[in-house]
Amino acid sequence: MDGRGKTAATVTLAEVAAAAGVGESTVSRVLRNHGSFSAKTRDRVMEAVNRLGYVPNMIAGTLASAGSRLVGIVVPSFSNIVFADVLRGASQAMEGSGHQAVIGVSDYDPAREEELIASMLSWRPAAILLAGLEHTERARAMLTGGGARVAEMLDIDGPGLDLVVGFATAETGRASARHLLARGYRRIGYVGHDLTRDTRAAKRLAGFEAALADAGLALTDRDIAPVPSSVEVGRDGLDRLLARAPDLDAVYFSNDDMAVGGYFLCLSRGIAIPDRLALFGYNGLDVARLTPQPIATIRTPRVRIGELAAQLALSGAPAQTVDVGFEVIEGATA
Amino acid sequence: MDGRGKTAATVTLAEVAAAAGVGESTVSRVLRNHGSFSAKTRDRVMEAVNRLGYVPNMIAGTLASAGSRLVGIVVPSFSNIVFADVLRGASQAMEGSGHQAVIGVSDYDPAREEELIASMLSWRPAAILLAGLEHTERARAMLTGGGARVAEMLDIDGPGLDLVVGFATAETGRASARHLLARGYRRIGYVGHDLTRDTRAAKRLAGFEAALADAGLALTDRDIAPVPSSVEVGRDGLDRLLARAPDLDAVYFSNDDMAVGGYFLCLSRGIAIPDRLALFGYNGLDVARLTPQPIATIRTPRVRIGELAAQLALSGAPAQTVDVGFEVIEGATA
DNA sequence: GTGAAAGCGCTAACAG
DNA sequence: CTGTTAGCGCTTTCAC
Repeated sequence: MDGRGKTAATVTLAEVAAAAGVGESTVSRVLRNHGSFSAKTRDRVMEAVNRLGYVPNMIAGTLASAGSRLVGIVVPSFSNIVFADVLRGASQAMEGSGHQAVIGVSDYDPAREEELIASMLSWRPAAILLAGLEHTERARAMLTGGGARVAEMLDIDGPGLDLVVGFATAETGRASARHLLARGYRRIGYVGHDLTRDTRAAKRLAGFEAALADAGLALTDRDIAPVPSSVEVGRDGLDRLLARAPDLDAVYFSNDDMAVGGYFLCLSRGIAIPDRLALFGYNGLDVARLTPQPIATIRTPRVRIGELAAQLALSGAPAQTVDVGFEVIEGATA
Repeated sequence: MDGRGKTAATVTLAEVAAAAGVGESTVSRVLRNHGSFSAKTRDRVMEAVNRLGYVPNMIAGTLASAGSRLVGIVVPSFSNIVFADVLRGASQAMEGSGHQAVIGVSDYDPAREEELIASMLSWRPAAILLAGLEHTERARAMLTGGGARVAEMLDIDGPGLDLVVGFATAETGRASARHLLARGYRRIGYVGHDLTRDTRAAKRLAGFEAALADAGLALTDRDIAPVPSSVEVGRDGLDRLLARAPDLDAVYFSNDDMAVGGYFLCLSRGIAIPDRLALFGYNGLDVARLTPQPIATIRTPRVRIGELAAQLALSGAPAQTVDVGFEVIEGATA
């Protein structure tokens, strides 16, 4: 009862075989419904299995068959809906195929990601799913060892290790800028969160600035808080930004959580949206779609990405990059 | 390279031993830093490990030592922040202790939960973490088999299987009702989501109604949508409820997502909060705290629950129920 | 301090 | 259709 060591209650396949009066391999065949056996034998075996309360030992099974049904997934965070959606998609795809997800949280730390990859690899998973394309040198080396399929998700702006499923991250930033530009906004600010850890947010901003530059413009001002994104950080960031640059006509936020914070600030302050100030987010969050004025943003098919990544990785698809695209949501705030 | 079957690149402990010119057991001791060996031997072994890029095989290790470092966790959903928080707490507690989380999503379906428990058990986990106290008969039976520690999280309103870490769910409903009653609200409505699946939401409502009954009152009206909770469902539910019972003075929502939806409806409609209508939620969500008027709600220590559950389960603590309590957040909407 | 040998519980040929 | 026999890669006594 102490969680380690075997408990008396552990029934083995050999005991089932003895109880059913058949050989071990027969029990194994019946249980996996693989190979042939008579209906009568099957009934005898199943009766013994149920009577004894036998629970197969996958550890032993995997060791013997040299192929695990575990899939390692490393996400930067649980709190961010983006990864929750990706995980949901991946779990969906793994259902039925009998795969189990071993999940680790890197907290946006490449070194921690490397550690997690190392320990997942020791479970000999069929596949490893990761967020983004940035990994430590040693992580890449372990991954290319060939033991498991690898799928890098969300971002396709760069070379991948094996499977890559996502969309053009920098391009989402460019599209956001073009949207604001097309609507006549010129004095544009940026409110963001810790970009050194969230490399995809950094890529979005780079794309955004590149598109502004193409139009001969630059960001009027920016406020970047060295902390994870949140509604509060977005609200406070916009507050600081407006204090410094009161004549902005539009603000690009690092994501929708941040934008919702900015939206709330405008509501409290009575700042007219979008006439006095336009807001643009990123993610296509539920809550941002349902504010009195839907927030202009970009929606990405996150669930689909997790699903597709798992599907491809587990079906033996050849190495490839899949662009699932993204969608600009007009909203009412820009 | 096909994800199953062994690849050429698989280095075994035996190969490391041969390369280092020592016995297998010596390599094993060095790697686990257990037992005794000379510094010189250790260096020889580590050199070989690094040169060969050896990755230990936990599958084999676990089988040999009959004690796995896997922890099975079954949550109803990834999308709900509640479970994301619990998972975060549990992962935190498992860090360092070298445990890995195997996670499954039951989608609020007891039968699916049972399936997941069965397949997790086949990995011989050190512990299994579950949400709530409601499980199928067969699930309870498998769990009491004794192979793994069990922790039921979030709800303590009932008998547990082993460890129970949470708070008095029905009492949160009572506290919400008392809060509204104390402020003079009498015509109270309820806006909820699928209660047959979300049994904890059902318990909250039962507690809420019980407290109203204690005051000689009853719910004036209710709107329950047979779907998962969301901002949109909350908004539409309140809309329907107000159409039927325009003279309500307060509304209790099944959770903060729903309440935020109701809040947005009031904003759009120009319904004065809390003078014309008071709102009360549940969860203590970030976004609900940052709306122009913070939403009155109940905050529960979710991260702490996940953390504590994992800690107790992995430290061999005796079976027990831990009440971590909850907190009424006054807000400005009630 | 170190190695040899015996399994852990199961699957995968291979005979029958 | 079914049983027997080797391992899978590692940990663990137990000698040395």
